[in-house]
Amino acid sequence: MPEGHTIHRLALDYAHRFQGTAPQATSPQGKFSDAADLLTDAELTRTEAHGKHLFLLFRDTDWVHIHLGLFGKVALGDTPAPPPTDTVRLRLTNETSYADLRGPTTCALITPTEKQAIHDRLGPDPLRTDADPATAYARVRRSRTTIAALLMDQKVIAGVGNVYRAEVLFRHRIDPYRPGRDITPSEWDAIWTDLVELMHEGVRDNRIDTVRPEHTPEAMGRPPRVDDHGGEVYVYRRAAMPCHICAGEIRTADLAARNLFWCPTCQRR
DNA sequence: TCCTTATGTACAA
DNA sequence: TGTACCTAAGGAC
Repeated sequence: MPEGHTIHRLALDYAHRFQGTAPQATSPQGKFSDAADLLTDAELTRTEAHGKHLFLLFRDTDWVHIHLGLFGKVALGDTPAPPPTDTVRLRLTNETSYADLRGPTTCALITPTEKQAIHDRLGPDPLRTDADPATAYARVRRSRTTIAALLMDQKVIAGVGNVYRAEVLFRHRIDPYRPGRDITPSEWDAIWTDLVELMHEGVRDNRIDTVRPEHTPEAMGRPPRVDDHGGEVYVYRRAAMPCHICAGEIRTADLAARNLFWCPTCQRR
């Protein structure tokens, strides 16, 4: 589930299991073999996340930049590690833990300069303490692009993906097609504050839950839900299903090559 | 066993 | 706007 909360959770998990140790690094799949040879037996000194980008620091000098993309996954666990399969791009193992990285868009050794360039092209991340929501709003308020597209633009705000995008707009009853310039300061404030809270919960629980207690099926006197992606949500992947609040049909449409979900009744212009 | 789909991004035209 | 890339799960046969 690679939205920002997943990456921040991974930064914590890698740190918890490997920081201060010198893991073995291997690349059974082969594409990271040279770098793995350089890193093996080097101390993992720090981890960091910005949006959907994960950074692992080895021997205080070598940064590994990981981006999971759409398919990437990390399997973490206690030793002994299972036999590595040939899709594992990077395996770390120490005395107690293993971490298998599969299917990332990016897994590369980078310089501090290259790392800084990545930070520079990312917008503020609701999960980072250094984030300034005003920077994001400055871009939103002067854009004719829809708020749905802006929330997915990592230059505007980092870490929000298709699920948080759909859910936060529903929670604030905002039509996804509204232009950014029509989002008021108080609306942006509410969106940002909500994302900070929702995404922190996402890190804690390692899943996305967005449904308020008063809107659960039990509270609404409706049959239990069938959401199949691990969390409780209002609209994401619920096309043609009844809205939890108004019981109207959730709609879906293509927006910038991604699936958008919203309730046309609850989310008015 | 094949086909579709997915919580993402970069690059070409 | 379209296409390529990385993987695995689920459903249709």
